Amino acid sequence: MDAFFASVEQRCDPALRGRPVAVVGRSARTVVTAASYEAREYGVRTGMNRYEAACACPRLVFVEGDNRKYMDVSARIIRVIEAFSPLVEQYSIDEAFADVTGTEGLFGPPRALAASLKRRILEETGLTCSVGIGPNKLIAKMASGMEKPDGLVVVAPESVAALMEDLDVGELWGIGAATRAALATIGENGVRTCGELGRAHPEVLRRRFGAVGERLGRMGRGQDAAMVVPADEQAGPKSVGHSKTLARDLSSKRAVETEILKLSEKAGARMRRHGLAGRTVSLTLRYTDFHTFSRQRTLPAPTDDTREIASAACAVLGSVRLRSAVRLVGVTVSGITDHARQLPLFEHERRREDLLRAMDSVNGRFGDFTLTWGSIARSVGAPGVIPPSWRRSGVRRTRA
DNA sequence: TCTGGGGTCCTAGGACCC
DNA sequence: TCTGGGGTCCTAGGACCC
Repeated sequence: MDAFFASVEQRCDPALRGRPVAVVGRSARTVVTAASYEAREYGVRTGMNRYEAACACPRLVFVEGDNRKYMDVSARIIRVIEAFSPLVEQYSIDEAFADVTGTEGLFGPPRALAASLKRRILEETGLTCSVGIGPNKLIAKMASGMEKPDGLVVVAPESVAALMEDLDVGELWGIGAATRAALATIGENGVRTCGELGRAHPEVLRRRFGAVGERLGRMGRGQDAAMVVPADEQAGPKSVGHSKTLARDLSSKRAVETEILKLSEKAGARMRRHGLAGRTVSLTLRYTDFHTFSRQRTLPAPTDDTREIASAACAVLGSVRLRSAVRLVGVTVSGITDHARQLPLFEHERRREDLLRAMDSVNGRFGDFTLTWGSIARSVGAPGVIPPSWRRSGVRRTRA
């Protein structure tokens, strides 16, 4: 989609159309999560803080984002795409891949299919999107970005080589600033274009970049063997976590512990809702100077219990000497296992599960933190999450 | 009135085991 | 009389994506 959150807001509120709009979060320390094309003309970009964005564009209109709204629109768009192919992989809240191999009899050649798809999405949502068509996901993804907004680019297999030849390696999906800089130091002149990358010696790339290096050369040649994997064939999540940049930095461990309990409850509740449990609890801290680090602890058995998660994270906190005030706290549970959790054996375990179930049920009906732990009751505030909730069920399903 | 929040995959070193 | 070789699990950190 084009400037997705901002476009949704402009669609909902005609007064915003034609004006520079930045979608932001609720807290004071928020950043721009989407900028309308009018705002981009002034240099407003995703990731800027409010102050930077306002400096770039004094007339900028800030709109508080509404994740639920974006997820609803996203789900409607995916349903439209699924009418064109059974093989649709939602990649993010506003992107999807569709394998349209063999649909020509129904929808005509790819360009015609893409035109129909764009029209249907516009009818359904009032929003424009940009479609890229290529022989694989890598090329299709790049093609989709070449004519934004409202683009439609078809890259035929025979034109891939010419397209890649002078393209900056940084344009490739999967090559970021670090890899781009490292590539520039290879050989005498450095590797800067996809053409050069495609001709680089595979062994040099492998030695320098390891597993990634084994794919780099093929990426430079525009080759990609990845399949389009629909949601019902995808593996379940490997970690579930929450983090929070605090309204103001905290210096005391007691105050950080309160945040840990809140984050643990959010992570635990989400895991319980989806029948997940994990063994490794990690605590992430970010200091005032932005130095960020994490420490983790692996438990004997998987858990989805708020208190077990929180006590593990607090134990980790206990082993850290705080070097300065803390601006961000994060709690993540990983090591998530597929098999169902062991049934409670003892009476106290049953009672604990009953309690959590009752709390989840109340909170599911009346909102997060309606019923919660006394130690965090006075300091709630729990906006909904985006990823991976754009997966319609909140997590990916596995085919049984 | 300085810089969000959700993830994935990979690496390297150490502990531990046979 | 000083150092093999296979493996797994755990931890911390980095790169990358939207």
